[in-house]
Amino acid sequence: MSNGRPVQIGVVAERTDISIPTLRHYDEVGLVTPSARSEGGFRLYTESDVQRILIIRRMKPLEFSLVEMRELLDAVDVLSDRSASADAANGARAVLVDYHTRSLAATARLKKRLGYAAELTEILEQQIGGFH
Amino acid sequence: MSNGRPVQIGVVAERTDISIPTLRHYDEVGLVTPSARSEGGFRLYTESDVQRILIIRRMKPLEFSLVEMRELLDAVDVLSDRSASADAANGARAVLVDYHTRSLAATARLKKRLGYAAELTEILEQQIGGFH
DNA sequence: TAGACAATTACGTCGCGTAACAGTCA
DNA sequence: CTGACTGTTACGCGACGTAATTGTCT
Repeated sequence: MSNGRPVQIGVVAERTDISIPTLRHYDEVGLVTPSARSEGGFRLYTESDVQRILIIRRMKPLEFSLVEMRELLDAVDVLSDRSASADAANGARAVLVDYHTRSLAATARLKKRLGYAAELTEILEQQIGGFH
Repeated sequence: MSNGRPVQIGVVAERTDISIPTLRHYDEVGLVTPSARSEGGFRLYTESDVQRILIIRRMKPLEFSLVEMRELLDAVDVLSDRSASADAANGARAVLVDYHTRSLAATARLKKRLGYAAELTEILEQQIGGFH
């Protein structure tokens, strides 16, 4: 399908809203390794590299660690790999089920915090308007 | 009004859902200094100390730094201090107006992230159910 | 007195941000 | 040859968590 040429880190940063230092960090720790490098050493990200990054962006709000993100991404990779063994696929699915549960929990926490945030906003409004 | 005796750090941690190391850290950096200490040096938090901590808990989700939290708390203190000068009160109100604006922005970011989180959950459901 | 709780000091962690300097080139 | 972009290395930081040890006491 849509398969543009690999892009440099700056383009990725803009498209994913993730900073360049962060992308380099992800490469360092092996979370997202760009599929290629230019002759001179520039990181070149393919479309599927970018997809990985977008999954990360979705995980970030739920406060998974980079290690956890890697685990989830690896499981996704296994599932989309037709040449994987049935055992591997089952293991991967179990991992994803686990992460799904944890995602729900994390989402609940997020909503709770959103509630706290709303309280703060309200308190500030009272304080501001309180002494006109 | 309700004015229980000062409580130790463990009680505060339980009531505010903020860890003991974190509370000690807040003391260290001068964000929440318990109003008293026991003879032997135990931190003793009054009700108003706890109220300060609860405001912090509301700010945390919005990702304000500890320095920013202190600035906001100081402004709140000025406003609730009847002996403050009119100038001081106006300055404090300006600060709070600023934080109110920033709270709205931060809340918007939070909601955006909640959206990302929902996307992740959905993706996981697809992956899990995709190969039954 | 024992046990639960707390204090301090010091060091570690995680996830980047920030120079500083050199090399690349869509 | 310039300028925009990127690379690496190294250090720093915020906000705690985690021992280890000692002291306190609702």
